[in-house]
Amino acid sequence: MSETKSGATQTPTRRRREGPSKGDLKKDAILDTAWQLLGTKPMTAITIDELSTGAGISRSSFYFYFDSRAAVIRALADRTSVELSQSIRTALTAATSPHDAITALNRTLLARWRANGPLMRAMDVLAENDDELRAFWRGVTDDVVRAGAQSIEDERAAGRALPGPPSAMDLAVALTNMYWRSGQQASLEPGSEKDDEHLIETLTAITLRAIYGQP
Amino acid sequence: MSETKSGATQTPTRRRREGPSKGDLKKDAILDTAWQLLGTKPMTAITIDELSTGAGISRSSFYFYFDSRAAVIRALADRTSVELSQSIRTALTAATSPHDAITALNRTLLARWRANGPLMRAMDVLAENDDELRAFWRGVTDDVVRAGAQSIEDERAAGRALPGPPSAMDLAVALTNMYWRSGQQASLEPGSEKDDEHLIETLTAITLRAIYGQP
DNA sequence: ATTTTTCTCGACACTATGTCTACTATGAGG
DNA sequence: CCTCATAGTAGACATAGTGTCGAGAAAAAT
Repeated sequence: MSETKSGATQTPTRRRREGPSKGDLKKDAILDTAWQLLGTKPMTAITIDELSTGAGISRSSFYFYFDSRAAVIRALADRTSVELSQSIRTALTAATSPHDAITALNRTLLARWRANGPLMRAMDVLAENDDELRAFWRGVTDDVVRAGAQSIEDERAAGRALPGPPSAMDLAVALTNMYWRSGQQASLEPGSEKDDEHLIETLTAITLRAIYGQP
Repeated sequence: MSETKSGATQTPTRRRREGPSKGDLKKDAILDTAWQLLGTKPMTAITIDELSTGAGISRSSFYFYFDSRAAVIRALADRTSVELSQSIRTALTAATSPHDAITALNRTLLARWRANGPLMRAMDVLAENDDELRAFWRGVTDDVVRAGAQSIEDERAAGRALPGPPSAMDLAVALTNMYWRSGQQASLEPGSEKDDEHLIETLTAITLRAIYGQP
């Protein structure tokens, strides 16, 4: 609660030129504080005051770094959306069968909800107001959807999946919505690892049936 | 914007005894104002001031009727959750085949999202903070889930549906999540009637495959 | 060493929430 | 018709948060 400054990214070599400026460190400190607070309370309950004192600066100095609280969330989201896309991509390429791929995808998504739940929920809420954030968020989910639709089309072309309608795209959108809400709900409660695996199995089973019919 | 008072529920016979008291009318006027404003802006952007002037009372008088803005939403939700349960029940009993039932359910849900989208989204956001609201909301969705799980179990008992796993309950929860998010997303954009029917068909197709395998 | 850019903070103006207190209608019982 | 309890009303106040401005300190570049 009182780890004032420099809880940010590390500077191993001591004050080299070209290293992150003092301001960059403060910016990171704000982000870290926000991240930490998001674990304890919902986004809307976090004040600029908490953010700034957490980062060891005055409230008005905060505005040197960010325009608003929403901007902080956006910056935080930038950080994690890359991780998300990345981990999905690797999960999918490692899989050998459709069943594996879908299980891996769901495991990854759920892990992301568990790790970043408060942030992702905050983004969803803010997106209703903030146009820029909505567009950004949209881009992230579209990636997932597009990848899914492509896989379904491949499977259909190979004659393994049931033909449409629904189109591969519609299927991918709806299933992603299912994953989304399921993950969001899961992130609101503690939930044991066993529960999570159970959920993953359920989502995978539904997905397989939706794409292939009964196994 | 300036229809000060008595935009509330009508009092056809003029000031009869046992009729709603003046205060009840004002309370309704607040609710109506809130409802109206929810159509134009997100819940969090509505101020007590707008609510009270919309109802033709002073800001401080507002607090005679409601404790907070969240209380207004809760009251509004009470109104509509009854409609929701009701319309789902009638939609399901009128159906003759599973396909009909699922289509009807989805049509009803989507219609509710279109009619009450801003309110339902507001509830979802507030539920993260407000315990009472969360419990209430939970109760509403549980109704839908339970009804769905029961239907699936009946179909399995009759040998028509694919057996589990996933259990009927798990299936119902996950599919409801899909409907939920799909409806929520739809309510954020205009969307033609044709788009809605298309979405309903997609959701129905997935549901049928998830329960029965291919048709 | 000085100039420029980065960073800092106190002071201010503004908006919103919620409480408290005293006042004014309203209407039921005498 | 009075009269008095209660429902309803609003102004003043206390509090909390947001965001802006301008004066200046600290750091970096020249």
